[in-house]
Amino acid sequence: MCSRTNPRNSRTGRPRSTEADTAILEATRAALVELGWSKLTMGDVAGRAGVAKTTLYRRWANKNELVVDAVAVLFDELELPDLGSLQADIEHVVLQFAALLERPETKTALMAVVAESTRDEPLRERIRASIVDRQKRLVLAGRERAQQRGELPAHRDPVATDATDDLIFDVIAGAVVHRALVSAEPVDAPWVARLSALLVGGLGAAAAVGG
Amino acid sequence: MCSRTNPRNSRTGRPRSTEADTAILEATRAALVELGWSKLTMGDVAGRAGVAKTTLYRRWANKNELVVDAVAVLFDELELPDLGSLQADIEHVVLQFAALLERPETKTALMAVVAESTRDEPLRERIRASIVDRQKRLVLAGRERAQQRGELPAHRDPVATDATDDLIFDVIAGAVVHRALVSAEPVDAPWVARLSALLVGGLGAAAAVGG
DNA sequence: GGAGATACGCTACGACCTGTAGCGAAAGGC
DNA sequence: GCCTTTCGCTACAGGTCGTAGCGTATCTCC
Repeated sequence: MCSRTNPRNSRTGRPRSTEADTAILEATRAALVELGWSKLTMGDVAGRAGVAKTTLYRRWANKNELVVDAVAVLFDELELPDLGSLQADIEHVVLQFAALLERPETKTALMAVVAESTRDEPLRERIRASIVDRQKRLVLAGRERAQQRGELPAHRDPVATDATDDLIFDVIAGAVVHRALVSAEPVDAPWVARLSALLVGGLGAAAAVGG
Repeated sequence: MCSRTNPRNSRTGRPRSTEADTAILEATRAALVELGWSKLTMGDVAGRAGVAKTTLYRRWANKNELVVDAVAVLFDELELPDLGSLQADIEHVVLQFAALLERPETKTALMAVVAESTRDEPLRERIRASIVDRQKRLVLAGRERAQQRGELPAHRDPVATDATDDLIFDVIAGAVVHRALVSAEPVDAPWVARLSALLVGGLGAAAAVGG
């Protein structure tokens, strides 16, 4: 796994305790809920997990990487059921994402680790691999499904298709995060309906002129 | 100003040094560029500014509020010149915003203070007043200008108009931030053209069906 | 020109967090 | 059983936070 500092794949010696792994990640989420990002300390997490502080440092180099791993699993919940139309699919996944951002552990941690990643390339890569890519797959799946339904034209230029996928991803994820954390307003059904209508309309207009 | 802890509006006693104010804010930006958010310390800033550490604490309660004030002035640069069309206006302001986010001091600080604000209501209010509202005005101005040109229908329902303004703001600001800081890809002219085309198309489609 | 009030620089301090080192004991593979 | 690695524990140096206390400087009001 990418979650832990590589123990050299050694087949010899005492193996790492998986109970400790899960206890630490669980304790990290609990500490995030209770203390928030800035007041969370490694010593506190160790205490909650019933583990020595040195055990944490054997697995994660610092607080940033620990928190990324602790939060990443929550993004496994995101799914994209087929609801029959592009707009319905978008609304559903946005509401899911919003519910995730409402949780105090993600709310306080997500922006913080992204902020740290602006000066920490390995951390950025870790975030991309364990969180961002997991979301991006939903955009790809939604677009392909819409094409199969005929809601969007079949792609001709794969480069343009990739660019549009990237754009839609940044727009959706960015808008939801900004609404929830910066504007601090609810990501509720009416707002989501407006957002998805804007996107579907914009994509339709672009397709009409041959984008 | 909202930038400093209120000295009780006292007309008596030695007044606070405005040179110290500007020196501190300037030192804070320099420290952000050089050290980034997480390694920036109050003592370091004080040293750079040629000021005692206690002088910082007389003005700002903590690092968060100091950094917000230090970065806020950069957002004064944002302007909305009339370029003749809604799409051109959007593209111009987005590129301005992107250039601001490219600066290392905003890049490292903006997400960090927003993350802190999820657990600090006064800080959120400070961010809203000194940064967010300053950006939001541009959306209002751009929408009104587009209505005067006839690119968008004159508003009938003011509630719906406000909701659309909020939506567009979160979409634009969120998408740019997400592209720049999470996806870590360049906010360049081609991308901005795609974004603004999506928005203009979406707004047009919404207007066509009577939103 | 005092008197009062406030800001300033400086030093010192306790409390806390970080990340590492060293120890003996535990738990696996060969 | 031997080797290797992890475990919990303790201790530690280094750094930061935020405050207190001091004497000095600067401004307003009388």
